[in-house]
Amino acid sequence: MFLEIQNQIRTRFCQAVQAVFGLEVAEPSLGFPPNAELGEISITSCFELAKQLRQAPRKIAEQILPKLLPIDGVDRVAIAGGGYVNFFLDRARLTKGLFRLRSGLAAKPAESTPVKAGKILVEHTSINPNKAAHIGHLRNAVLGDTFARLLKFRGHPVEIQNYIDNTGVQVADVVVGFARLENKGPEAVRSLVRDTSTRFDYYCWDLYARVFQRYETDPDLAAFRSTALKAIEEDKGDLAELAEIVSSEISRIHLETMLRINVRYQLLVQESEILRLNFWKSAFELMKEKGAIRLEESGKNKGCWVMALPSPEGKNGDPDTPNDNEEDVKVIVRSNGTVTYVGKDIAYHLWKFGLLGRDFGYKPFYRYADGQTVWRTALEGDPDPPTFGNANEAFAVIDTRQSYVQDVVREALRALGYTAQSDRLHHFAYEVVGLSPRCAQELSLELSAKDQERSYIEVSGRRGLGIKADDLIDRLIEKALQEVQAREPSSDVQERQASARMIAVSALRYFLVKYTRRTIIAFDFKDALAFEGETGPYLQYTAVRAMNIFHKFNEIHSNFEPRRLLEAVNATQLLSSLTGEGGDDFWDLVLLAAQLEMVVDQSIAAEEPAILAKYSFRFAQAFNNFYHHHRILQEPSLTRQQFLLVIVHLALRTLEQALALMGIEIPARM
RNA sequence: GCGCCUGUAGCUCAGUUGGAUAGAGCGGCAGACUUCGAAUCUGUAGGUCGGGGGUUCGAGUCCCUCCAGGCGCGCCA
Repeated sequence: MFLEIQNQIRTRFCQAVQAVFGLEVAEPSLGFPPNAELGEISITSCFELAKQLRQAPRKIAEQILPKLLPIDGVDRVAIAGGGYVNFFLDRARLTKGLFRLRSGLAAKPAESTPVKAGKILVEHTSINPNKAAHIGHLRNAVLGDTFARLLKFRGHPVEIQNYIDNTGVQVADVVVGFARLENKGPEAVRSLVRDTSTRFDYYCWDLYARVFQRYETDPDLAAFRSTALKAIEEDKGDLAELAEIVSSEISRIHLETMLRINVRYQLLVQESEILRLNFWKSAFELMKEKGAIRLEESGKNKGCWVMALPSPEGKNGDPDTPNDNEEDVKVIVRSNGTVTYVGKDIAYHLWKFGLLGRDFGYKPFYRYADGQTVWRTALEGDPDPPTFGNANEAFAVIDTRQSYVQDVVREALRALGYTAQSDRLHHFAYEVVGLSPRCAQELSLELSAKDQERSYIEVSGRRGLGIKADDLIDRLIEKALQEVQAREPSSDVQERQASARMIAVSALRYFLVKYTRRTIIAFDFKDALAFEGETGPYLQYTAVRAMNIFHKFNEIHSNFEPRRLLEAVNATQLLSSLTGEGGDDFWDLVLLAAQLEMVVDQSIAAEEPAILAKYSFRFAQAFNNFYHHHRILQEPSLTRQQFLLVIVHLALRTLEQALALMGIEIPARM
């Protein structure tokens, strides 16, 4: 709706400038006037054209003006201030069209859905499978999941992957713990997994921290770590078996933790398969063949295969510093012949784009209650799995500290000649979640004087310092349940629990998505447990209010159908309600509702789910304001009431959509 | 040393590719429940947008510089 009008305005403006001045101009960017009295869409290009045309901006606007209309959905156009060109939309028409769109009565306009260029792959979560997930992992998962939902909403085919580093040191550390600190073999650990009285992921959380303490005092144990790592990589013996048990079980638990907050996956890609299916070998051959890497024959990297990185910028003549003799290089293969982490990541990303000429085997790993299967890579897979990979574009949700490594991966693709794919590989970088000093103290952590002055304390799995995801979710549900019980003590237990879960999830997800990616979140229970103000529950409550109006109305008018509301409101009534006394308030709400698709596009383009979150909140505020000013069920005029119900329905459907995009469900009652 | 990021109200943060009067939540103060439930709404106080220069019709936004803070820069993952 809104997008189509914007597109038309842009092209029409170009045509008008061409017709009047014979000038080719780029499509103008559109702005929004500060209030509805000035219109809904503005163009500021006349200011820029002023210099080129040597005329006053306002004069330019005056000449173009007659050529701008008619445009479908635009009522009139006017000049304001020194040369703003402002468009006024046809309120009744837009409202009607939007109502039909949101009610599913009209198909989505073709122009508004982007061309399907191919599959978009979103990799997120990617937690080391050696211990329970913590809040930082939740931020990753929520960002990735929300972003994937945005892409799907705009018509892109999306594949969600979760990378499992099951052969790395982190798993090895826990294996060391079981083998040496606890003298447990595969059988003992298996029975620990089966033991329902202890949480395996929590057990590993503590064990991992204990192992790290021991490393500091016990050099033998530190040496054993390398032994374990080697055994795991080579898939030999009890240690490898232990690693397999640990990583599989922890992966499964992570899936269930994430499922609690409505996050799902399609494929788990394991590092073990990247190693054992010789993915790296293929990538290595490719890189050698294309000259992307070279063997160092001298210097500190002697015997390593390295990749040269383009130096940031040639230094301008400083005679004292020796001129960049040491170029920036990154070791890809160690002198002992083993591949580094980056090398494996390069192989993985080549596969993502279908550039490796190899594929994994796949086996079902997990089944959600609705029957959807999560697949996992395997040496020998099922005969007929779904197709994975072969993406046109890929997003990797990874925290900002790994920016350098991600740059190297992109650079490798470029060095191999895959510049287009390199450009379509996006590092979706976000800042970490730390603990506020107060929160750290609540967890009875000792803080140095310097720590107390900092705005946040870094979490550390090695020290067992952090907040486990499931603990936080449990705490949120508990608090939500208290709130629910305080409000509707009569409703049944199951519904109360279901509501509490939805409310807790929405509080958590909104909390994690409302901050922009580059903001460090200093986690604090007070903020995260808040249900008032700019929070998920506020948004849910808004939707519940709107639904209540229909519930009540339905009690009086038994065969009432919201979708048919518009039939009772004729065009002139619609127009006069939207433009007459107090009409601007309704119109502001409708206009905001019409911008959902535009906001989603902005969110995608900026890779910033917070844009949608902020929009949803603003929209909920606008609706609550409307709600407060109109007693809809008491409205004496029938036609007026019908009109108000049209607005409510429109707003509700828009809000439902926005919340669904953030993975937030709406309880029946609150 | 090199690279990246951040600095906006008491606190936590928004601020669309440079646009019209710099916003929100929390906290403070003052108000609004005869139920479409107040998990709400209204009003109010609070700002040298880190400092300085520049670009232009116009700068919180772009450029330079300085200050303060964070992160990264391994044959670790």
